Amino acid sequence: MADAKVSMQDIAGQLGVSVKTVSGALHGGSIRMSDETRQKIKALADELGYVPNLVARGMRQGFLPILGIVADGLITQPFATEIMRSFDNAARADGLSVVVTNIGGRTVEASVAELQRLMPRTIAYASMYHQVVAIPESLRGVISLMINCRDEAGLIPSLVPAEQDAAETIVEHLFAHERHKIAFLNLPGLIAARMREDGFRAAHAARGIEINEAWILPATRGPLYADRARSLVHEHIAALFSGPARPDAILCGNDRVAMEVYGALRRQGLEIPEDVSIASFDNQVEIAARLDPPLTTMELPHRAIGRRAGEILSGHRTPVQKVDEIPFRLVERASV
Amino acid sequence: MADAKVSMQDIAGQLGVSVKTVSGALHGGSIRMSDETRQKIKALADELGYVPNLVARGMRQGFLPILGIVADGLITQPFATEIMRSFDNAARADGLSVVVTNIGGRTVEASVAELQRLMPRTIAYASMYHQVVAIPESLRGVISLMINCRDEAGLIPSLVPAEQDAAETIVEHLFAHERHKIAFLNLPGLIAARMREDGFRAAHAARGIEINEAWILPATRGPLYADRARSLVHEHIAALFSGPARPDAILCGNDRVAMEVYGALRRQGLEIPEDVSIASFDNQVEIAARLDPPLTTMELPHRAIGRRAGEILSGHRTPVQKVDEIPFRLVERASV
DNA sequence: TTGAAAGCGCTAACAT
DNA sequence: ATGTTAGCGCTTTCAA
Repeated sequence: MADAKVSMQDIAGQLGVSVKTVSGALHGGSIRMSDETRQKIKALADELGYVPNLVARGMRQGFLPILGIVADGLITQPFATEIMRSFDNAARADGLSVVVTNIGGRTVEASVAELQRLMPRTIAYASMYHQVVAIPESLRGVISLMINCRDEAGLIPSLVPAEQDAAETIVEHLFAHERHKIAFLNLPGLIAARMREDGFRAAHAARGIEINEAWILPATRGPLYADRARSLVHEHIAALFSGPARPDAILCGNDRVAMEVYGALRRQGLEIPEDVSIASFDNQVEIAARLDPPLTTMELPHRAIGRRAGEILSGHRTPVQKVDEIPFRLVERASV
Repeated sequence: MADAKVSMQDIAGQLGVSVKTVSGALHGGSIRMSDETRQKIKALADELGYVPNLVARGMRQGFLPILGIVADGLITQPFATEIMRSFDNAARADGLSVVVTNIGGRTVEASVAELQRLMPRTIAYASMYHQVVAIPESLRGVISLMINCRDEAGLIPSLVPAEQDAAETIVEHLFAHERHKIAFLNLPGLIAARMREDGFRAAHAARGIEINEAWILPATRGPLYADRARSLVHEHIAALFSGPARPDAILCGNDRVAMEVYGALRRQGLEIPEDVSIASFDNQVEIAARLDPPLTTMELPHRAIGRRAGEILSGHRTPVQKVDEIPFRLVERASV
């Protein structure tokens, strides 16, 4: 490999051909020319360690090999990095770089405008948690994919976790373990929470099992689930196990809630899973695998979402539906 | 704001001046010209919503307003995203975009080469945990900063957490709470672990307190701390509290270890902090704040490292030392 | 103080 | 089948 500064001019000069011929030769088979010339050019390009200048090409074509992501990180949901990691992998497989910009305090428009200055091929919107986002009309044609969220107008293709489906699955799993009296410490206010509640109800209905409405409870106070939100876990657990009708399973809104439930149950002198089964959503491995006993949970499909998004934006895959629901995976551990 | 497609040509044309004049006028005060012309040009540029084409400028200047990061994500340490988040903020304040590429299975050289194709202003190496990295000689002049790690040769400016200092601080904190018999469930094999052990010893030496060597123990089996590593917490705790000489405090290698220690102590019927104080490193808020009782821990300076790195690479700050140690912060909760 | 023109490396339309 | 040429939008000499 020689200097990193070899241009088409150099190759053309050494070979006594024109730049255009070099361009054509290196550009796949679409341009017709003699095989001999093509081989000669390719060989020299290889030898010289020619690397096309992406910026020059970008200026000519009007875009750079970049996928732009507008990320909204309102909530610190670090494990959503899985989305970005697998997205990045998929993109790189196509020679595309990923540029992420956090919205921070700005508007979506401002963030997109900033991104556009680098002339990305496409721009997608990614959210750290499943939500519905209002995308200004002016950006309809600009943002081509919603990752882990949906746009309010429902016009942009979206990739979201199959929340309702996941809830049905985990409830059925509990049923299969002879747990029929399930309390649900849901996350308040989130769209995921509403969809999971639907699934929770659907699974019960499908088996003709009655729900104790008083057992569907918010895990924290306030409209949103945030790190600062005050937890209601301890009081709920105390209440749930104070009367004669006690649940035999607790479904938790996420692994962190489950972690608190573990603590609260211990205080009540209850054993997991002998007295009460625990199940949850997320599979935040740090927590779920290290709890005692390890936690059975529905793994959020972050990796699948990221990979899929990468494939779509690279042009390898067309979004099939406006809203594509990606399934969770049941991770069975010892808490059920 | 008009179309996003206003070029200097347009402005020059409408004003009857040359492109060069426009360029000069918009380019700060360095080029001398009549104030009148300058104002006129600036006004029209504003009115037309002129935005310089970064790619064209980049081609001319040889680099784009991009900071490249080669990230090594060997271990899934999601909360290290704090580094990237604050780095990104600092960079954006200067109109710089951040392009991250994960090394993945590739070599550092390959990753850097890929990054260079986008002509970034500078390239830095970032690690998800504090480690020493062997940087090939050919990249000495290319990688200008090591973030959360050091290069083996010690030639590249580095930003790392002040591990030893942190250990001294937390041990002194325990001393201040009349805890003098401290066991240390350290992370095995990491450079951070060695430095913390040094700090642990130094703090004891400074107060003339003797260390029980048998109480410095690895939290997991194997050379590295990884998610899969088998935990030794339960057996260590059982052993520590089986004899007559019992510790009155346990310092944990990180919050996850602490989480397991909580569980193990509960099994022994011990109360935190009445019987044993617990302290740790990380401040992984998800865990530390939600444990019962909430965990006192030394917060890794990820945010500060990211901000500082951003400032350095933006050119606002020169690294003062080859290895810059950024201090932790003591987060006092209820476990001590 | 301003204008004209060259050129960064590449691609695409037009010629040969 | 290959060469010539004209830009993409900007910065930067060199002239005027």
